[in-house]
Amino acid sequence: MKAIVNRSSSTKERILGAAEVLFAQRGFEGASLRQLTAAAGVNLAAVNYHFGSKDKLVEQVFRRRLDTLNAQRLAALGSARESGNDRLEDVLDAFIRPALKLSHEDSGSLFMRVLARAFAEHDDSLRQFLSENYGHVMRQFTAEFARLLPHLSKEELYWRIDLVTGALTHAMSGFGMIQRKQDVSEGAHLEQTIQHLIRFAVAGLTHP
Amino acid sequence: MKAIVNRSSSTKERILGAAEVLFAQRGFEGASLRQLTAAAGVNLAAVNYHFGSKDKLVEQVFRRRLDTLNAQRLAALGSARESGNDRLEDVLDAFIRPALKLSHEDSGSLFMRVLARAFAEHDDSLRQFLSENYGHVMRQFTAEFARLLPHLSKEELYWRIDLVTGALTHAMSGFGMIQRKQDVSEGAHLEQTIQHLIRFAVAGLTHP
DNA sequence: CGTATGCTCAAACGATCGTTTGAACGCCTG
DNA sequence: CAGGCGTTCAAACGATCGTTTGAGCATACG
Repeated sequence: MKAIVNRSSSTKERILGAAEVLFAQRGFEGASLRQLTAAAGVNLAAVNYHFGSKDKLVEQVFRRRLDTLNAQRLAALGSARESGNDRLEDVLDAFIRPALKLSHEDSGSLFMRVLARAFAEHDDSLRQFLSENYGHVMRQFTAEFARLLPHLSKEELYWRIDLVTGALTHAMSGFGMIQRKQDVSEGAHLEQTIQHLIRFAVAGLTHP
Repeated sequence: MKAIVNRSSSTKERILGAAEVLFAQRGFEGASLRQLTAAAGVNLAAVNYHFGSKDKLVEQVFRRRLDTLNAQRLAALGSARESGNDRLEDVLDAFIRPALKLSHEDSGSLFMRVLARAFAEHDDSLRQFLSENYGHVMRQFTAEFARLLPHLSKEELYWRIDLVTGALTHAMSGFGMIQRKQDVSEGAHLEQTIQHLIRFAVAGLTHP
């Protein structure tokens, strides 16, 4: 039978947390399991025991954040359509707000850097994993953009979406611009940043 | 005395070429010197003989492309100002055109992927190298943008420039969108792409 | 109590990493 | 021809990599 109290959850979580930090700092290949387990305060063998391999650990680092992130995105998109608030700004809000909220959490900004790395790396297995598990989210948003921008050709639309996502990924990976200002509350700054990114994205998508 | 015919240039060039390919594919840490020298058809020790270390090789991979790229950018910016064509579109053209021309060369597109990797990696030594050697270029263009967009606050301007450069870097690193179409000539497609990126950047910089 | 079970641990595995070494080669110069 | 020089080469260096092993520990269950 299984143990009633699964003590391994603590170890697993500490590994995932340390992995997120080190992957953001040194990359997937640059961060070794010895650095990682030392930072997490666990034994070296714990990674292979709990995750099977380093590659599986990388997948879990993505899953832990992207499962909820993309679920929130789709939920926000759905409720926007349902309530009739489905202008371009609303669709972009549904896409941007969950990611920006995540990047303002405890170590969520580090994950955005990990995500930016994954975009830059043209590693096929990683891209395949992301496409298989989260491709439908991007597809749904793309369809929504196509509906709201019917005058754009398919090629034109894809290109603009590509440029906008590039800008957002770049910005949210924490290049210093999206930092809390001292004289405004965290909630107010988050709202300012969201409106900022939405206006930029709208301009990039709708320009003549 | 020195050898009249420097035969080592062939070896050095082959190493630099192979390094560009493998760094783009597997990253700086992921590409080993053994893979690299095997692909270049040279001996393993040749890298340390000609470049001193792997890190120095990485620097030279950047230097070989960025020296001419940024020189072209500054030259284009200078001649634009000189001839009076210094609207926002012209400044952006001076910034984008040399990079896009490079990305259409033999293996130039691979270098743009290497560059995108460098942006994603928050490695301090690499960022310091790029800032020390090519920071003045970005500073000069930023000053030009500030002159042409005087109604924007400093913070606002930096943010927009950050988003635009993120979009351009992302797009030019070859995510499939900027590919030659079959039914247009290379020169025409290059011109279309440039105008495309410029219009996007103008929209992102000037939106109200 | 005895014994599975889940987990942690130190130690070692073979492989591969960047780098160094010293001999050998080809070529120019005096 | 002799000697020096720039370059290439196979081989080895110590370090570090991801992974595996088997003993040890604690807890839950018959």
